[in-house]
Amino acid sequence: MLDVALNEIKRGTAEIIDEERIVKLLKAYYDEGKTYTVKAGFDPTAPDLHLGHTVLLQKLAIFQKYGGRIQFLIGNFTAAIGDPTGKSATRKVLTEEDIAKNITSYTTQAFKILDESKTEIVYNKEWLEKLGALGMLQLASNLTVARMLERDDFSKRYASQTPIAVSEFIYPLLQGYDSVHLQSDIEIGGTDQKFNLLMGRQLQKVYEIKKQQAVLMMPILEGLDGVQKMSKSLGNYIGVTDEANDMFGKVLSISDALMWRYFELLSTKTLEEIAEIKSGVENGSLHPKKVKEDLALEITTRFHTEELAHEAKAEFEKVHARSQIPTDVEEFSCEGEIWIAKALVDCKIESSTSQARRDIKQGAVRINQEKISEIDLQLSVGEYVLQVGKRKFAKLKVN
RNA sequence: GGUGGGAUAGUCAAGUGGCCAACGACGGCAGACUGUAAAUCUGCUCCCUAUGGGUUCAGAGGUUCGACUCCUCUUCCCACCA
Repeated sequence: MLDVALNEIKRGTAEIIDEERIVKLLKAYYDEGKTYTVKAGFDPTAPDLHLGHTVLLQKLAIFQKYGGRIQFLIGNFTAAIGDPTGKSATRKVLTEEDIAKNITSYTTQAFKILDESKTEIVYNKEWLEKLGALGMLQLASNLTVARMLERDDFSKRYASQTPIAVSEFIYPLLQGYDSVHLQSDIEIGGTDQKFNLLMGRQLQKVYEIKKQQAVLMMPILEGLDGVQKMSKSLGNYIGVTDEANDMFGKVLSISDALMWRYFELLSTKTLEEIAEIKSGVENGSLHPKKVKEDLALEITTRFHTEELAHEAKAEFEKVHARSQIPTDVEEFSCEGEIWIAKALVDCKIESSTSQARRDIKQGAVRINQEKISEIDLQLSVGEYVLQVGKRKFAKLKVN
């Protein structure tokens, strides 16, 4: 029983520090029914969760199955500083209002995956604000600048002459202090958080709370491009709140290599099942596209319904395999004859008339499925389906 | 506080008086090929009903027929010294 739990917990992890501690905690749970706390921090800087976040959330959900109580930490204090992780520039500071709004949408999305009854939402502002200047200084004395600069992103930025704000140095300390205050047993985060996660361990020792958190790191999920990490600002993400059609389409657009990553980190299939599928693809008995469709179905179903997922699949085939016009196309209307380039901009499928001209020249623009090449074309009264490239559609009614 | 270096399109990065809407790379978009995969090849990549016009090279002034390029001030960054 314990092995099953441990295996499930370890699945897909990048690194675990102090695995023994996790084993002990699990044992205490099975033998004495004792629960333990698992901390995970979330920055309320982006209001929408994407699949990258759900990698962590899914792992937390697994802990909930095996006696873990989740400390869902909202970094509403630290958001005012901005975590330097993975950023090449100092982050913008958010207003109170933004943060409050983000938190609400954040948690409702998170509870699509987490068991609310086993989750405690905590805000680090509560205790960090009370820390005071003295407390802050004491905290800061635990760390040397040299040690700080060991951090990969700091040293990179330093080397490339990118500014580093002193406040950014404080960030890992505060995150570590959160673990002291919460007396967390385990903290989980992405591999890019390693420094901060370890800081929690170190500070727990310094502040003598008689335990040091185990650390479990999940790999960073790559975005749709397969190279950079999934993030909203890079625009390579699949959002939890994406429409079923979009979600399905986005999953299907990832590369084959990336698909296996997604299987490992996002699918609920067992590793054995995945290995089987993989060898099936390798020996040619399974078509990779079919496999990817199944993955897309699974993921879409998780955030919508099975029915919607299948509809998305049908829609996808309709549009792409048979190049028909999608069912739901945004509709626009205008008064009087209109120039095609202007029409495309008005329908929001082109960013400027210059861009529209270029695309027309390149044969990327279609009207009612017919490719057009005439830049000066005027649309007279009637209804048209405008299309740019393979995926941008709009209906226009000229009155 | 002192000295020196720097700021160029989404990013990196050329350009040091006219040939600059600005080389190149990456990214992005589109076309061909496909499985809306990858790889590859090709074109495009500031705006404007356009063989032309407009606005750009941190910001504000100035020199000049002409400035991204020279001068002055301002803002921000970096390095060294204190």
